[in-house]
Amino acid sequence: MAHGIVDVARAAGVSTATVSRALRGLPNVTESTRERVRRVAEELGYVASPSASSLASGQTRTIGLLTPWVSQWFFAHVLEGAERALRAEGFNALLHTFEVAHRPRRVELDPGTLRRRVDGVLVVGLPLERAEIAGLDALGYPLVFVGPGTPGHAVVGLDDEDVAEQAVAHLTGLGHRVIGHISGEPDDVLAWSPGVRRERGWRASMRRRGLPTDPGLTAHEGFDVAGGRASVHRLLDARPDITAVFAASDEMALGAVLGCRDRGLRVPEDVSVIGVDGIEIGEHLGLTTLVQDPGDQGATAATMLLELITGAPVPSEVVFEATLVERGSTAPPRD
Amino acid sequence: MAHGIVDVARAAGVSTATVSRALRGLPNVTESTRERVRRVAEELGYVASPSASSLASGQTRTIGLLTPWVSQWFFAHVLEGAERALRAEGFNALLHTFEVAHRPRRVELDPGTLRRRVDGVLVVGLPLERAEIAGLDALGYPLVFVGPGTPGHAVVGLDDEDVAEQAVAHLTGLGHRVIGHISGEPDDVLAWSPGVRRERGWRASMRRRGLPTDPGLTAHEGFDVAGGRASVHRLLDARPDITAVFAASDEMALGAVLGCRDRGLRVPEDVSVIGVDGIEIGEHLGLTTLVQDPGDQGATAATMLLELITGAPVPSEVVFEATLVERGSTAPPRD
DNA sequence: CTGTTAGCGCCTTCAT
DNA sequence: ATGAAGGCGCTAACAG
Repeated sequence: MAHGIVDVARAAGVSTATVSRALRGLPNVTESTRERVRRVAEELGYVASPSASSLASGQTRTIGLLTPWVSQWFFAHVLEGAERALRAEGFNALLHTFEVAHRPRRVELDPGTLRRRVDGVLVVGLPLERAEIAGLDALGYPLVFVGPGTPGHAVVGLDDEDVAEQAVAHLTGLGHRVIGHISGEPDDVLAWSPGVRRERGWRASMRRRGLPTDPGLTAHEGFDVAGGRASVHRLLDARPDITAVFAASDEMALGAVLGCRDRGLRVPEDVSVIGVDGIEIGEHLGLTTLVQDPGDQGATAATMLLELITGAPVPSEVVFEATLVERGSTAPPRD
Repeated sequence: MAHGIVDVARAAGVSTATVSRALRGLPNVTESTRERVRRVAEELGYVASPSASSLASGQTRTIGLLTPWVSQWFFAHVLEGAERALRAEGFNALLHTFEVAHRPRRVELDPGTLRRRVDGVLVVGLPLERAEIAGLDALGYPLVFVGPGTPGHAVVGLDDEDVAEQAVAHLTGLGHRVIGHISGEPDDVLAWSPGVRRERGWRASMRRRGLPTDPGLTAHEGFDVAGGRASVHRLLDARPDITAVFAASDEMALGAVLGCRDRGLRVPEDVSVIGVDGIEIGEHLGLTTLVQDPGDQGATAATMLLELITGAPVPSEVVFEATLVERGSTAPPRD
């Protein structure tokens, strides 16, 4: 039942070397022999042993997908996009999650596990520390990052400054001038890169328009619904004159909407809220947001990685844009 | 830099066989030798080549995770739980998604890819057809299913009949008697197994109490927010006397809440709504639901698979229970 | 308890 | 265009 290359070779009346070449599409095989070998292999149900070919060739045709979580919206979509792109190219995806500990912020990452097991590694969504990256680099495989970049490595991700600019432009276009910003806790690993960059972008966009960015206009609780809810309360306690809120994620934005409701404020009549991401429920709750496509980012990163493996040149950075989708949560301010 | 087993053997003054035994914790190695070998291996940064040991031993220490999606709540959590459990046992997870086509319902699954690449396969959340399962079986690996079971194979999943019973018991306990049920489309692959079983459970629980189960009390649109919203409209159009709705998922339940709002009905004053799953946003929107833990299901299934691989006996079925969490979306009926 | 010796199944020069 | 033969790095009998 478990036929090997010799069985195919014998049945096709050629040597194992020819079978190997024929099946892998290498040159120097007559088309007729190649066809015959293919047919025989097919009939015998032959599939080359991955271990044997990896051992002999040094290539695994497998990519490591490194991520802290798979069950969060952004990560799940990136992984799905990457896996599909890899499979389309005949590559396998080895899923490798690692624990993340806050306080002290620390990542439990053992690069040894990946050793000789993959041809490249995709790091999804977490800013690693220098030592951690060095550990990965020591493996000697090409690396591509999705989300938080790292100097000297290819990275694909959202243009966070532009996201903030779009949000602020949308709100100011409606007439808002006192616009709060909600982000995650500074040492929340989830928040780190996108959170910091979106806040920087918000600040720059506000300043460019001569609008206020004082401390009372920003809040940093958790990067989730509960955090957004707590943040909006903090914001409105400090600055009751806020008429609009830009949240760094849809989950926080939904939390902000709920927080407004807690205070008897209506969205968008009293407070406008805009988020980032494009999660499904936001569509049904009428959340205005800046939609991004993490699946596409994952697929793009995977493709870049495969090109790096073949030695092809790839851009050091691929920037994705978010798209404004206006729903019911933003409107002109009251007066 | 890339030291092999012979380097370790030489440096430790033993044979490669001893190194292999020592490092893998096999018996018949003096503790002192084992320690010395360990130290040398550590110093040299030696990690056995997975391809080489797989080729020689026939074991890959890798498990295939087969799933149609990774970006859906249930699936993402199962995968995450399974991967963590596998990693804890020193196993790797090979993520393998496959396309699912509706109409004609068909699964694009090529078992050949998994050939000799894994020691076992975890099938997550999709009822495969007989031929597809036969294809997997032909690989000769142990199989464990999460969610929809398959005769003759180990399966872990929720007790869907009990979920329905708990929902109906909760609602009737509050005084409801006309209770609608919302499920996915019958040929929606996502809905298939849990949807069908929860509906059967709803019907049985209602009948047991002498309550109505006529066709007007069930609706089957998509297994998502939009589907739940459409379904509740259909339900209330047909039976305006409905006072409570049991939705087979939290997403559909949230859709039902929105649908009620569309009609100017209040939840829970006019209509009570209960869901199943325990998604995060439901907590903040005050959705009463039956909470399940898919991560635990994934971890349990992974552990069972590892035991099957070692030849240990495992139960043919592990049943998880859901827990009722009362929040604000259910209350006694109006009068 | 430890070493020797064959493979595991395929790829890859090097000939032809 | 094809074949022969030597590894790839490790494990598993079998000796000792």
